[in-house]
Amino acid sequence: MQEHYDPRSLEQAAQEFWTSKRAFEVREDASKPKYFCLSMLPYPSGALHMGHVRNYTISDVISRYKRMTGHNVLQPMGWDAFGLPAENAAIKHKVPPAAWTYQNIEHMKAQLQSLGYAIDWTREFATCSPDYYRWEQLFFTRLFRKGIVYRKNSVVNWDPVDGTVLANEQVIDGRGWRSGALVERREIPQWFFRITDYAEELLNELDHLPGWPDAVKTMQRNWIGRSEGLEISFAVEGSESGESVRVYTTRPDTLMGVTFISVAAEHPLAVRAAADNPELAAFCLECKNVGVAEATVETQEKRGMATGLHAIHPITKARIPIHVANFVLMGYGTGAVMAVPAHDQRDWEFARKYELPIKQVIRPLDGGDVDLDQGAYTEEGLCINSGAYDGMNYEQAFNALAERLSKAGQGERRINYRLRDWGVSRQRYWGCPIPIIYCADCGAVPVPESQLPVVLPEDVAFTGVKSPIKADPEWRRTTCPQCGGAAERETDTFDTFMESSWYYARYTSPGAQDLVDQRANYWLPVDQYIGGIEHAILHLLYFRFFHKLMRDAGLVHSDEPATNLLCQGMVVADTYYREEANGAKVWFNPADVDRVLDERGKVTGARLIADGQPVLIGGTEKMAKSKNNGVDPQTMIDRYGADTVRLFSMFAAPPELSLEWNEAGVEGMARFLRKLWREVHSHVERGPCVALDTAALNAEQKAIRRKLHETIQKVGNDIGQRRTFNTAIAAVMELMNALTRFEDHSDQGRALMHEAWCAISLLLNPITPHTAHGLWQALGHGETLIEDVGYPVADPEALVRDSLKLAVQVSGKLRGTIEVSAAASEEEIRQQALIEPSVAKFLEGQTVRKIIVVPGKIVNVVV
RNA sequence: GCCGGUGUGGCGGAAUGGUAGACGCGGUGGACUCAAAAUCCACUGGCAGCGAUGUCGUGUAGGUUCGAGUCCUAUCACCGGUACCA
Repeated sequence: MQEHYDPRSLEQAAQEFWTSKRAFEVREDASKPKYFCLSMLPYPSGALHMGHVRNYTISDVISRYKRMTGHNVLQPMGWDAFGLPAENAAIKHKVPPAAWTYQNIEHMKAQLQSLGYAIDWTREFATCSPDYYRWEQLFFTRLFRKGIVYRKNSVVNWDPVDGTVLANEQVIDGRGWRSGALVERREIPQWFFRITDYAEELLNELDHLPGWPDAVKTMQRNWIGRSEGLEISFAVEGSESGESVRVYTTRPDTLMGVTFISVAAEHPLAVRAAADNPELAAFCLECKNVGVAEATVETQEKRGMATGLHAIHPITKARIPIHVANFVLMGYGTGAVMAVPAHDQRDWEFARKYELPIKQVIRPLDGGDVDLDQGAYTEEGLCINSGAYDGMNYEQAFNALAERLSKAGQGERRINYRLRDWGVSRQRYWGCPIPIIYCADCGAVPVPESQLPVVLPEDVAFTGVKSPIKADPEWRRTTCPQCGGAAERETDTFDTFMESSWYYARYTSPGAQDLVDQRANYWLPVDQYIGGIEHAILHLLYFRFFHKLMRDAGLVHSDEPATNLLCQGMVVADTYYREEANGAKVWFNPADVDRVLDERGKVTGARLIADGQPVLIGGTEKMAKSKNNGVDPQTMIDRYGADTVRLFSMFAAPPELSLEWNEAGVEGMARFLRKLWREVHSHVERGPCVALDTAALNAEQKAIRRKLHETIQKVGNDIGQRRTFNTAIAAVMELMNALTRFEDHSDQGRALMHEAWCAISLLLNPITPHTAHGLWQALGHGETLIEDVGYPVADPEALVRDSLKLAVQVSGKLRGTIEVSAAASEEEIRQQALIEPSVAKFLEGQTVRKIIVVPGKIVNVVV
C-alpha cells in the first residue's frame, strides 16, 4: 500500500480496472431486481459545469449503492444535442452547429469519464443523430394518423427587422436582442399535440406518484389547472346575424355583477370595431407590441379601451360595454372574459382606472360588511342584488344558472384546463425536421415510413437569421407521397422537448428497429430520476405525456415513466465585481479574488489578487458566465482528484438545496480522504490481525463497535432511504474521529479496527469509489469489484444499549440530564428525574403538576 | 402578476413536535519544525460572570402545544418556473 494518498494513480487504476472488466455494462437479467437510475439528459454546451457534476454524482451514488444491495442497475448517459445555443455559437464563432455540438460532446464525455461514473457507455447516443430522431419522426407520423397532432395558428414573437421568430429569452425589455426592434405578436400556422386530451389523466396520476416531491406535483396540478365553470354567451347588440361573445367563468354566482366585458386585441369584435375607429386600431396595434411570455403580459400595466360595442346580459338584458384589454389573450380560452369588478381584483382595478361601475352581488357568509372602496371581495358568499338568485350560495347559484342558461341555449357547464395544447413547431434550423409534406392537392401528408428519416443537412453555412433548410429550395422540393405531384417539405423543426421526452426509453433498447422493443418493459419505468427543479413543469409534463402516448401505441406497458424523482438544487458561488466609470460592472472569478477577514473570520471585503486592489462583493448566485463565478470542474479534478470533488458535492448541502461552492470546503474533503488513507495505512503496516471475537470485547471496545454499527445503520438509511448524502458523510467522519482516538493495539482492538476500516471502505464506495477501491485492496481483498461485495448491514447485537441518557426539562426548559437503565420503568425515570440536583433546585417551592415521559428522549416536569 | 420553494453561529449546514448548532469550513491559542508546509491538541452563537452557571437566540409578528427551527395564520426578503433557454 502506498503511504500517501495519491488520487491520480488511484483513480487511473480503478478506472482501468472497471473498463477492463466492462463492469457497468448491463443486460436484462430475470434473476435480479432491476434498477433504472437516470439523470436528466445534458445539453452539450461546451464544458461540464458543477451542476452536471452534482447531478451525475447523485445518480452515481444511488446506482452504486443499489448495485451493492443486489440490484441489476442501468445507469445510461446521452446528449440533448439539438437546441438554440448551437445556433448562437455558430453565429458567433462561424462553426456549423453540428460540428460545434460534436466537439462539445467529445470533450464533455472525456470529462465525465474522469469522474469515474458507473455508466453503461455502450448505450450512449446524441439526439441529433438520424438513428435517434428517425424514430421520433416515425412516431409523429403515427400520431398524425391517430389525430393526436394537428395544425393551427398560434402567436410567436416576431422581430420585424430581422424578419425572424424570437425565443422568449431573446426578447429583452420588449425588443429583439440583436436588432433592438420592438417585437410584435404574430400568428403563424404550427403543429400541436393534443396534450389537453390527456389533462385528466396527467392530473389524476399525480396521486399515484408517492415517490415524486410534493412541490413538483403541486406545480403540475396548478399548471394543468382543472376548473369547473360555465361558458356563457352574451349576445352582441345590434347584430343581425345573432352574433355573440362567449366567455368562460368559474364564478357564475357573480353573473349579475358583470358590468363590462374585456376582449383580446385580436378578438373578431375588436378587429371589427377598430376598422372604423382609428384610435382603437392604434390601441389594438399597441397591445400586440409585446412579447408572448406570460410573465411579460401579466406584469405590464393593465390598459384598455372601449370598443363602442355592447353586449346584452343574458339574464337582466342590460347593455354591457365591451372593452379591449391588453391582458386578455386570444387563443387562451375564448379570448374574452366577463368582468365582475366587485368580486375580482383585476377587474376591480380596471374598473377603478376607467371609471366603470362596480356592482356588489355577493355578501360574506358571516354577515359582515364589504368595503368595495378598498378592493374586490373575492371570497364565496351569498348572492344579493341578483333577483331570483338572492340568498343562494355559490353552489346553488351555479346550479340554478347552469340550468337556466343551458335551457335558453345561452350557456353550458364546462370543465376547463389552464393547460394548453403543446406547440411543437420551431422556425429554427438546428432541430429535428418535422416529417410532413405539403401538397397543393392532398394538403399536409406525413412522410411514409420508408422515406424516413428526413435528414437535417449538417454541412451548412449558417450565418444567423435564416434557417439553411428554409433558405435552400432544393431541400424543400419533393414529391407528394399520395399523388406523386410536386410538393414541398415542412421546414420547421421540432421543439427540443420532443427529444428529451422519450430518450429514457431508447436507452433500454439500443439498436431496436422501432422506438423501443420488448427490452423496454424489463427496464421501465425508471426507478430513480434525478434532475434540476427548473424542469418541474415543462419537461416533466411532456415526459409523462409522451410515456402515455407510447403506452397507448402499445410500445410500453406502464402508465408513468418514473416512479421516484429527486430534484437537486443549483450550484452557486460568490460573485465579485468592480464598477466602471460608465456604470458597467466587470465581474471577477472567485479564483482570482482574496477575501479579507476580521479577527472572527467574518468577511469584511475582498481584493483582486492580480493588483491587490479592492473589489465589491456581489452576493451568492447561480454559477453563470454572465457573472463570471463559474468554477471549472476540470480544474478541481486536476487539483484534488475526482473523489474529493464528488465528496464535496455530496457533503456541502442536502441534494434539494442549492450548493455553495467553496474551495476551502473542498480542501477539507481532501484532508479527510488523506487522513482516512493514512489511518488505514498505519493499520495495515502493523500486520495481519486475528479474527474478531465479539464475546471477548471489553466495555470500551463494545462502545466503539456500537458506534460503528450505529454508523452503518445510519449511512445505509441516509443513502438508501433519505437520500441525505451530507449526513451520511458526516456520520462517517464522526466515526473516523472516534476511531482515531481509540488507540487499542490489543489483538481484539486491532481486529475491531479492521472491521471498522473495511466497513468504512464499503460505506464510502458509492461516493468515493476510487478511494474505496484502493482501500479495499490494501485491506487484503485483492483487486475486487466492490459493487459485487454487498453493502454493510448493522449487527443488531452490537446496537444493544445498557443505559440511556435522558434530557430533563422543567416546564419546557432544559435543566439537566439523567442516565437511566434501558429497562427502567416510567415511574423509576420519574423518581430519578426529580432527585437530579440540577433539576431539583428549580423545583423548590413549586408544585409539580404533571410529569411527561417520552421514552428514550426526554422528561418534562411541569410546575 | 400568478404558481412552487428557501430563510438556523463568521460561512456551508445538522436536528421522526422532545437536549438548537452534529459534521465540515473559517478563526484564536498551543505542540512539532532552524523556518515553512503538512500534521496533531484545545477553544470557538450573543450577552453577563474568574468560574459553576444564568440568560437571550432558528427572517419578522402573532397563535396551537407540557414542549415549536419543525405545525397554523399573516408578513418580508431571496431563488426557480411562467408554455420558443434547456
